[in-house]
Amino acid sequence: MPRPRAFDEESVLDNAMNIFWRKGFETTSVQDLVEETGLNRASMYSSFGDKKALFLRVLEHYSAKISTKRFEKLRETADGREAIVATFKDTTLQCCNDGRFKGCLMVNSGMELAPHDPDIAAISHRAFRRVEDMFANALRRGVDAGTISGDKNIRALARFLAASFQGVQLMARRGSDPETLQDYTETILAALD
Amino acid sequence: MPRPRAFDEESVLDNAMNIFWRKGFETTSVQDLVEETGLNRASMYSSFGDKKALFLRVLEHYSAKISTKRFEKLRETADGREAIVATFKDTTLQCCNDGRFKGCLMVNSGMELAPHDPDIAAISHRAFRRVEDMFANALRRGVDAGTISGDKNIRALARFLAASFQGVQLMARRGSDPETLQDYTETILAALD
DNA sequence: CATACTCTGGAACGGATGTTCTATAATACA
DNA sequence: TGTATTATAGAACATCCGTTCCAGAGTATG
Repeated sequence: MPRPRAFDEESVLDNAMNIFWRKGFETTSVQDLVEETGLNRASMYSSFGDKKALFLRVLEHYSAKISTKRFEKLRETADGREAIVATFKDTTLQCCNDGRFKGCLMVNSGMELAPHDPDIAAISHRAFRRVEDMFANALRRGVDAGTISGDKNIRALARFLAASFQGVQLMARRGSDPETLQDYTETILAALD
Repeated sequence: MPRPRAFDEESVLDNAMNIFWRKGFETTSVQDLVEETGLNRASMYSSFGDKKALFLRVLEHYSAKISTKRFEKLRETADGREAIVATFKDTTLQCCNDGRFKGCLMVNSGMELAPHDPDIAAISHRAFRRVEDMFANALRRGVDAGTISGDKNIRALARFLAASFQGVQLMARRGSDPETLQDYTETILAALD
């Protein structure tokens, strides 16, 4: 019976994600969202709730679409060491070529909101933990394959890699020059030796 | 002739710094600043210009007061290796005990504003470079003292340390748990071996 | 074709934003 | 002591914020 929606939820989330990613939560106005998504104010509120609810949906969307893809090789490359190296190199290269200083939406949001917003703090914490676990798995695969020394503290090294991965994206958002980023990444990866 | 000021500029900057540090630039309102500093609106505008001008003064103040102190040991401890280790351990401990997730004002501001504000991007970039240079100096002292191996790439290692130092403060602001932070710091410092 | 229902466009809401203005208070020098 | 000069207090400004409301558009079913 009802009038069908004139918008595609996926593409609305894509567009909303891009503004939030570029500008951050507070600086992005509902007006910005309306203009960028093409969606009407009323439709936005009836379909997604308020601004924060939309933002939470965007974070899920980011995890599912961007983050999942960014860690694809980390999860799937058979040799753990190769998986880790490729993940860092790909992201570093991507950050350099981006040129728009977006960094990582999850990192940005954690920095901006976690101190004041327990919901975001929890999401951000879980996201970090997921990444940490992915690195830990890759490290174990590396140890099994013999490309990573067996006497490493896997958990500590995984935490280091996860934190350093965030560090790379912090540097990218701040607009770091490529040489600095490359020096940084190479030294991070030296921890695998 | 004129009526003397009823406020102390130093303490106004201290208070303003603390709000900006906690809340970030955009989220801090002029009302917040008026309440926290005790300074009148008109006095604020006549003495410091607008909100952004005050923020720039606060960043200088932060560099001179907080940042300088934070890197005191890094600059002054004779043995470079000891200087670096102490700097990381002190800051990590301080971050854990803070409990208010403030992180580093310079890092926070760079993340929030650098992509959209060239002034902040430049300030943030210079600040990073200064830290990088301090680490490089410490590394050279360590090499001279024989506590750091001579075949290291000093510049790359300094960049790694400076970036990782930011990483620690990123983690702190996000509210990372102490064990993760400690694992992270210890693995960073292993790069000195 | 009529009805029921949801979506859409845009105006409207109260409140908060950064900034400026005006009137008054307070001092140092003539 | 009177005057010049600046600081202060607080009202006032236009603008933007997130959110809500209402009138009308559009379609699947009866």
